[in-house]
Amino acid sequence: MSGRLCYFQAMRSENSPSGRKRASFIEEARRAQIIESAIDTFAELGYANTSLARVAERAGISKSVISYHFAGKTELTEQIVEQVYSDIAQFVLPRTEKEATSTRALRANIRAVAEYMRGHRTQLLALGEIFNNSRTAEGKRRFGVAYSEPVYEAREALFRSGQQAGEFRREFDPRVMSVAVQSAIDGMFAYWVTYPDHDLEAHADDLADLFEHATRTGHPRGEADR
Amino acid sequence: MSGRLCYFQAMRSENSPSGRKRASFIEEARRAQIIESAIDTFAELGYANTSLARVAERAGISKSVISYHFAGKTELTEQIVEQVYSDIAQFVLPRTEKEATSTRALRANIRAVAEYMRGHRTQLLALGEIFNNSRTAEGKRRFGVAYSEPVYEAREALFRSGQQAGEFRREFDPRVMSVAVQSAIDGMFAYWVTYPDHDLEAHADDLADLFEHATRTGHPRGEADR
Amino acid sequence: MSGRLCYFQAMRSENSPSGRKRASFIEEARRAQIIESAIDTFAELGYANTSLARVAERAGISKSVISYHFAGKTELTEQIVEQVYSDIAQFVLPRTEKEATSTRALRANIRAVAEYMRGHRTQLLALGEIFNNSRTAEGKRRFGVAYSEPVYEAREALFRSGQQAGEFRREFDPRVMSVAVQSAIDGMFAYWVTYPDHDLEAHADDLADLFEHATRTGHPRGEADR
Amino acid sequence: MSGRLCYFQAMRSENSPSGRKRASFIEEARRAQIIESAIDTFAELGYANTSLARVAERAGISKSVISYHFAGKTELTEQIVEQVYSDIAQFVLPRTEKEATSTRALRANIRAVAEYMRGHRTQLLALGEIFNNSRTAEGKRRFGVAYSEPVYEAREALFRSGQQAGEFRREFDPRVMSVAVQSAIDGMFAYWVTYPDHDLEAHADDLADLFEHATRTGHPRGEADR
DNA sequence: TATGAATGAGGATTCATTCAT
DNA sequence: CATGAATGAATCCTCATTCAT
Repeated sequence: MSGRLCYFQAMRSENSPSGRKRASFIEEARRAQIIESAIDTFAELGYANTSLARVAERAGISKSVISYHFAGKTELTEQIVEQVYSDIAQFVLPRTEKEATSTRALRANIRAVAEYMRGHRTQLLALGEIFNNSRTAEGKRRFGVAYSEPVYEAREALFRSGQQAGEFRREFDPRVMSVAVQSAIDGMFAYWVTYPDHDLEAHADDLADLFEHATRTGHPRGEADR
Repeated sequence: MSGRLCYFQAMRSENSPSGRKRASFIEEARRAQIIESAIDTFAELGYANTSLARVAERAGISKSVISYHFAGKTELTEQIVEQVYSDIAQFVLPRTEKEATSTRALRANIRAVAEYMRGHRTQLLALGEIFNNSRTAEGKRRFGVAYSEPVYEAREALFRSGQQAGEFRREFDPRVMSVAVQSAIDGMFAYWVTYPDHDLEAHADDLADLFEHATRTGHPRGEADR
Repeated sequence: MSGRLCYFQAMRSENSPSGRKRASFIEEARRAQIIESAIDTFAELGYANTSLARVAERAGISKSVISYHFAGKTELTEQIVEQVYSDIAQFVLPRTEKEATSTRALRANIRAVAEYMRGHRTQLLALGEIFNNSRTAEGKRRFGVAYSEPVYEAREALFRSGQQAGEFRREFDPRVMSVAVQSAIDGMFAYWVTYPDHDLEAHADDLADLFEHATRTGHPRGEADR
Repeated sequence: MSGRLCYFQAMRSENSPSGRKRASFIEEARRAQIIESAIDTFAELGYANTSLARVAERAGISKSVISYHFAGKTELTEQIVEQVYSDIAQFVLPRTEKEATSTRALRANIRAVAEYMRGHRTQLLALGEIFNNSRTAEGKRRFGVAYSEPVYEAREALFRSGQQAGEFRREFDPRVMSVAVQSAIDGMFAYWVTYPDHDLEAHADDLADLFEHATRTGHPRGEADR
């Protein structure tokens, strides 16, 4: 997930066909098959070892079928990102937004993401590979800042409103806290991937506690020291 | 830094020549030059776009010089990891260990890492690229669990002793907290890389506060709810 | 135009349907549309960069429409040549043949071609691309000698009759002069294509003068020298 | 030769190594071998059918040897152009410049080119293929105007000085005459390529006569008519 | 008539590595 | 110690063509 998971933003485009022309049933099926195959390959072999040839091989189709359905490797990866994004957003957002307080929303959000992870390990692994590695010809990251900002801003808003409501202490920077939450979630995922028997749910709850303690009003002893 | 930053472990090997035969002065100079050039290339272009040809070009030497001094791309990356590791450990560990309480040690640790980051951005970027991408021929991660465990164990020990000393609340899983800290640090680095004007020191202090609140004894209101 | 422009020969086939079976209206419309699109593509992108895909794209139709209406790329290019040829002949021949003397006929011919050029730049560019580049599978030129000879023969006849009539000096080889005229016309076209503001009409008149001087009776001073 | 043969300009760079770093003997030998093989392939199969694979095959070497010695297909073609140019210039220029009068210089020039042709058919065929077809990624001709102008200018100067000296009639546009001469030479080459038994020397002499008549002072009968 | 889908062959290029010098 | 030369495998991509619908 790579610290740049942006399910908030993705919400917007989930229902629009994003500029693509109407596609036939068989077209969509093939595209889905290829995307799935690509996701599996990215997840298993890593970005650098994922070639279109290997994706085709896994899908049991000819290399050029991919070229026929996608303009190139770039479009394929973009489609993967788009799809995974809207998928996450559709799952996480409703579960987050129904909560009344900021504290509860934060906990619900962390839990929802963890729940999603369990069912979409491969998808998220692939997304991470793409985010970390996809670059333009000039060497710049293809999925850069633009993809991170909306998530940070959404969480920032959550923390800010919690601070204004008096739920959260005012000393922390909402942006920093936002980055920390995202990082902790990413870290949880990476840890679970490494140790598949790890209890994801318990981890998520611990994380929720952690950030509840970290954000709630009250002064830690150490704060005066520095 | 990729969530698998293992400066604790590296400590062990920092003084031992790690199995390499004694090398001449010129040999070492060349190796250092190549490693530096490779680090720069990994950091700037990313793992997939870093070829030995590009490393050689940047170093102003012939491709085969690299082949002469390193068994292959694999050995080169291993050497980079080894070097960066011992470098980090040498900086961070003393600053962490001199603290008396667990709370202070945690804060010192976070601060030390942040301080190190500022002076070694490129190094750490390269390390991250390698960790995230270097794979064996079969597709398995080359720098996997073995490299992460020691860090987690070291931090776990820190939290456990803090809990036993009554400094930290007992409800959290030391391993989870350990993973969270590491993730937050990694996230801080990634954020700073994206926004170079970001105040790293302030971020580190916020992080220290965050985990102080998260670990100190005391019950958040929400904890009863779940 | 490529030095092999054969409007004389084409005359013959302009009214015969050249072996094609009677086609429906819609069939002819499609073929015309595709040919036009192909001409534009050849002219703009050059032979090597003109693929059926690009032609189809420009025409706003599917690739396979082309395959349906033409046996292959080869037939398409042949059709283009055939069409452009009969088009040129229809324009140039009447304007040439109505002249009484060889001298006037030559001038009229050059002028007519230049006039045609102005209105059919793209057509002629495409023709040149095809002539210069279309080859059989074995690498032989597809539009070779057979397409050049009739032009040379026609012009040769013009020069020969001029010589017999005493209009032209007898020292030059009619075939060489014929080739030179064709080359000069081709060169005029190429020059105008490069410099679109070039005065085509003035160029044509200069060319007519040039060949009038070159062919009329009388001995240049230098001729004795060699 | 494609109407863009620029041996005048090439003169300038014939002795300078044109920015390439000093190359070893074996390097130069390989490059020469590859260039020769490429020239043969271009000449025989045409531009579109000349792939690096075929060039390598003809040279009896591996494809990647070409990639090793040349940055790409583009550099290879550029090197061919550069070499053929300087070769032509070295042959034609001295033979042209030693003549005292413009009339004689023109004749000498035409003869020299024809003489060169006989010994370098393949070279010139390849050059023509490249000139007519090599394009940039955007579809623009790679060897465009810049390569034609110097030739035209040089010949233009010759005609102009002949006009000022009273050798040539003043009515013709030196630029048009210059283009015509170049076209006639190109046409002669193309004709000879098609009919290898054609008498090149006689053709050249006829051409020299032709342009002597065309340029010398005196008024053709027809000129008043238009 | 028309076309969406598929495909194998071939295109240029990059790569890590080997080897002789 | 250094490197120029070479190479085969693998990269993505484009192509003309075929076929079932």
